[in-house]
Amino acid sequence: MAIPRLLVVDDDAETRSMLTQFLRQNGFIALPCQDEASIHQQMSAGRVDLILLDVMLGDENGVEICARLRTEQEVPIILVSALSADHQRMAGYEVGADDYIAKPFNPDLLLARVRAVLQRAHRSSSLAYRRRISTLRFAGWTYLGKKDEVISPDGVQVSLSRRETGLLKVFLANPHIPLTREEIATALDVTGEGEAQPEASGRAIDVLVGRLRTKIEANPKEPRLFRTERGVGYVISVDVETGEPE
Amino acid sequence: MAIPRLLVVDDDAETRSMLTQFLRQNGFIALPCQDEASIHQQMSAGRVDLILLDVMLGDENGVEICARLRTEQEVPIILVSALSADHQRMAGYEVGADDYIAKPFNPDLLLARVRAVLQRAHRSSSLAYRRRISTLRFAGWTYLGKKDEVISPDGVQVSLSRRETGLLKVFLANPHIPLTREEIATALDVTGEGEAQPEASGRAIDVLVGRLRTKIEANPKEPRLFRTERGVGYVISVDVETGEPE
DNA sequence: TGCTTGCGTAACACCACGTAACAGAACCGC
DNA sequence: GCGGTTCTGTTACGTGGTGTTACGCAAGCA
Repeated sequence: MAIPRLLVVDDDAETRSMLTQFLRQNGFIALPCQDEASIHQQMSAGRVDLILLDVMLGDENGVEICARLRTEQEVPIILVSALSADHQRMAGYEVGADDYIAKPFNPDLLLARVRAVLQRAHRSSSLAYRRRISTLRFAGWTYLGKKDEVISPDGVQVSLSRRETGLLKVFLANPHIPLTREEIATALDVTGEGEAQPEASGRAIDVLVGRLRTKIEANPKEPRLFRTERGVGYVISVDVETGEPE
Repeated sequence: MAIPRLLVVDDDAETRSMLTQFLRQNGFIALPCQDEASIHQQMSAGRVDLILLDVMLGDENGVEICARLRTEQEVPIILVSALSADHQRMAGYEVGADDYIAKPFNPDLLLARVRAVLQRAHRSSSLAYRRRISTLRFAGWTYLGKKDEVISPDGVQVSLSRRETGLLKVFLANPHIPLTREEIATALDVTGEGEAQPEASGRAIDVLVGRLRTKIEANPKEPRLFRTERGVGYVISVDVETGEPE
């Protein structure tokens, strides 16, 4: 499972950036949206795993948007609202929201619900979800989600450990974006692809990257896929779809 | 503890079969019923763990049925209705429904509630759960409750020990849910399928899982049914009814 | 050129898990 | 009760994955 990508839909700029930042600090990829149009734009631009949808969107209505989205897509939705009255709550469920949370909310509660919904979605729609992930191609490599194995451009099968798989997914979910070691570590933990704590002390990530390189870089001494950004961290530096070097 | 058996009570044949199928796909045993008479019939024929009861049942009234059932039996009930008005909701709770869900509902939400109610019921009354199971099917295997024997997909009969049987039941009752060793141990003791204490010290569960694997995994070295969650415990990871790998 | 800082990685240590082997308990037919 | 069989927890060892440490090298800078 790659890093979950969330849309944060709110018409209030301040709330939006606050939420986005908070989610990012907790290992998610959070993309701000301000209206229904931008939701559709984001969803056609890339994968979206969960939508945090404000009920009061200026003159738009979150519940209606939710209902419309649900008729088209299977993406999980959490409705966010200042109105916690029961009829509102029920209205949320009826249109197919996966959960409903009232503002102001406890940050931990929000995180817990986001994770719960993601997990449920991951489990139940394994079909739709897995299909997307089950095979993935990058730079001539093929990643088989099922058994944590990748196939090299020349057809050799390489099996990755869990942590290595997790790292690969983190990179693939963030093409061209330099990631610090800390970001990588928390992402690995959030997505549950490994069980270690983000101990900022050691050089675990360095070693991990090294191991991944030895497994899937043609020439590990001269890495082309996983590049080092000196003083920053690491980047995956090919176009994930086509494999073109950038 | 076995696979939960649910009654799906709805007068609309289409809804009934849709719901039944969905629940079966998610690891439950779902039995369709169309009226109060068939409820009683099913309940006298075998164990019933939960009733999903439609509020509008033609000329019968789900709420009244719920109230009647509650005076006789302890079986948990979830009321299902297209009417989400608050007073209806309350009417449901007052007659002792364990939960209330409005149509059309989110499938995941339904599953979550069903599991929650089952878990609550399981905790509070272990008695009702002690009854025996006759036959059970999972992933092509058939489990014969009587003699603690299972029959493999290719017809070979394998006999399980008591402890192994208990473990199998624990797994079957918790599809897709990772169980810690401690949870497994206490579950084994609660269900009386074994008499040992949950000594957290040893590695009894590991060995037990290993033994079950050698008996009913096609390839015990690469377990597909009983997967290890490193640092957590074990999960049964196939769709219990159909045997589809997840 | 020499110093400093950051990175790569080999070697090591540790931990979780799988499992073979063993020993005691329970069971069973006599 | 008795001898054998089966069941089951414990122990011990092997294996693989992962973080840590230490050392050497490369990059950047004065």
